[in-house]
Amino acid sequence: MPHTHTRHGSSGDDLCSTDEVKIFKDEGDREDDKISSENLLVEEKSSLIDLTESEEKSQKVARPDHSPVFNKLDTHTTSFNMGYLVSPYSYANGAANGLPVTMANKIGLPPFFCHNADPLATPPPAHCGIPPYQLDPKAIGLTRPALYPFAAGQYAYPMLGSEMSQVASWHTPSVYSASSFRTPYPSSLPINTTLPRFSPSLLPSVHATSHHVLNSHSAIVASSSKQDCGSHQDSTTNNRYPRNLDTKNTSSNQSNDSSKDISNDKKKPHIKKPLNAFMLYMKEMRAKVVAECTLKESAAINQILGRRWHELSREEQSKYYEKARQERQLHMELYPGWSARDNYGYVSKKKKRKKDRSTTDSGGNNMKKCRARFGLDQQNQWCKPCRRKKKCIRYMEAMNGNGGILEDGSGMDDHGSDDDDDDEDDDDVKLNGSCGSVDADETANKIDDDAESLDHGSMSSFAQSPSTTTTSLASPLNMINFINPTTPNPAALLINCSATEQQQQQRSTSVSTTSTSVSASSGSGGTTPSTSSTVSPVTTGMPGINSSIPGANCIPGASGTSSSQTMLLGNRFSHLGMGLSPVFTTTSTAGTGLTTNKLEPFFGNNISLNNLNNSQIPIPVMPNIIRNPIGANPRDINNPLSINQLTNHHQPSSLLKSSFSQHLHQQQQLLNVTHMTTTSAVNNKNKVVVASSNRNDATTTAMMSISSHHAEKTSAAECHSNHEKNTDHHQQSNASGKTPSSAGATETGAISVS
DNA sequence: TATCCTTTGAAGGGT
DNA sequence: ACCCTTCAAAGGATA
Repeated sequence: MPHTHTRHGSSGDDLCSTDEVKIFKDEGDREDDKISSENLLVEEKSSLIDLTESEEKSQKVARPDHSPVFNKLDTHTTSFNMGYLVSPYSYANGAANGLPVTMANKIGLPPFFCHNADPLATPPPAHCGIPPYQLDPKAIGLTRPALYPFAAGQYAYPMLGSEMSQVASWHTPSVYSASSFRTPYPSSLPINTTLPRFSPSLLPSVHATSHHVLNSHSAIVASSSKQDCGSHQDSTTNNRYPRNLDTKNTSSNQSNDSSKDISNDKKKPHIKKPLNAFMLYMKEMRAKVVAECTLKESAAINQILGRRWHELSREEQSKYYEKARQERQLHMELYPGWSARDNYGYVSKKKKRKKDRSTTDSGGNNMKKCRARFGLDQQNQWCKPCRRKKKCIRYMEAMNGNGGILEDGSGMDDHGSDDDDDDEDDDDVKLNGSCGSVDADETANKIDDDAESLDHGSMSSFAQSPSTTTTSLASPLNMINFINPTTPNPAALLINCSATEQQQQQRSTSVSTTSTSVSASSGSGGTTPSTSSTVSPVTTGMPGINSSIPGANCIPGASGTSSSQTMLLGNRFSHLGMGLSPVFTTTSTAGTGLTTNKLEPFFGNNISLNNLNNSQIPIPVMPNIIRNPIGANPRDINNPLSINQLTNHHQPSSLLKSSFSQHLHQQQQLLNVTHMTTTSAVNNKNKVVVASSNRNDATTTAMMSISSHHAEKTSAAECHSNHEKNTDHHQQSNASGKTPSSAGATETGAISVS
């Protein structure tokens, strides 16, 4: 029960620090209509606040300009003795007026900052802003109810249903309102689940001191919430306090607790980023999706949500954008000095990544091609191949030396393309190395020059590159961009590549024409699962296109694949269901040399069979269609565990099955042709490796859910089927209409695939 | 226990 | 201006 008035006062003091003042000034600058209107109310109460303020001044000289709150706090000393144990809300109430005048006036606090004790009149305070308590969102859910037992009872908010919350939030300009964070989920749902960022218990604390509110601000989290949860102070002691610590506020704790100061130093306050529109949407809709689907895996849910997000009307989205805007504004007001950059590296993994990256960088210039290393003005320093615009030997060596992502010698890119060999290229190289070795450089280049077969190899090695950056490419949209030739994206290279490949394929219907891509197949075959597992099919550009993507094998648990690989693949493939092209996968079994091809068609709005079929690509006789054993492929209509059964989605099974299987067949044909090279390797082995992991099943289920819809839609549109469309069909039109560019991308993608 | 996965959007830094 | 990276939420899966 460490919290004494003094501490509160100090905190509050901090709260009302000049920083806050600055905030308000800023606020005034970017004043909101809403806020301005509310200022009137605030002003009405300013007199009271002023009074308290003066009182406080008399008591605490150290606090020049604020915090009547503290004074109030003092008045509630008794309750405070119990500290937050009993209820912070008593404190909150006492502090109702606590908001510093300056703050109140400038921030344009809503009416609920008044002393009004009316529960309904006391809106969620989160934005009443103040220095951050470091709250662990997860911890909050667990501890707060206990800590503030009567909060809910005292204030109706927590008890309010969604409607009521909305009503009550009428005066709440902030997105941190209860309505924003609590009501999104069905009222029946546990509040905790809905309030990671905004504790229900905090809502009642409308009257809480500003710092209280702030502390309770969901954006504030212990510096290392996950790690430190257990180490946090006793929950009864309002653990938020110690963590509150904006560096600016450190002085506030000076009072007695050097140890705490130390801990504060250690635990830097972590102010979370404000949620963006999509995040808000996700928060709100997640529960619904979870309820609708059997899925619980967030990754899968998020995929669905992402899709739904795009299917939302503009108006619907604008609602969330507005919320997000408000949240950002509020966040800005609360933490003027905060920068998203501050959170960089907050997560240890991030640090790890940075470390890895720095390590890679340390390899530094060596990782660059001569052109990048020495520049155009020092071409004499370039290695011979570079001078000839061929693959950089040095780069390759560096790559190999790094343990590289190009161990198979596929790291060299330079498809002999017209693309300049610049830094960008270097990145491309990582992603898109050709399959050639240094020695084979010339040969490879001949091929390149000759057939412009930007190589299957490059595709394959691209896929094999574990260093591939997955972040921005993970999104289906990114994928769209990725495959969109008009998009200035490294992916364009792949597109060209695949397009060229396609042309080549077309020029020669013979499977043997793909001989130029032997390296690709060899690469895939020679790549260990572990290597490929680190590669996202998405990152590889068009996962579905690249038959030689070892990691693209979405057969979960395929023999020779590690569990991690399975996981990765499963997850990664799951996003193929978001509108990516079918995936033709190749599995290489380490040690056995066994390679298995497998078709993994995923259909989406953007890249659909429709487009694929529209691509005027001759559909030769399908060579070998390796079929999954029943049960292995959820999409297999013969699979008792098909998506139709694994999900709650209502599938027009007849339509879906017929059209889907039809498309599947066609797709298989296309893909088999396209990836004949890889296939050939598979055929040689003539084996099928299939397995499944629970995880992948789950993910796959999600994919299936999505894919099935897409397939269904696609087939319906394409065949002009008279079948009654699923109620979800309208979404497709919306989505497609909203992403006009995707159409092109889709086509491109389709072309790439074929 | 920590990290991954997955989504979109915002923000900041670098080029 | 554009690109890239990171982080925000979520929770099961995985190492």
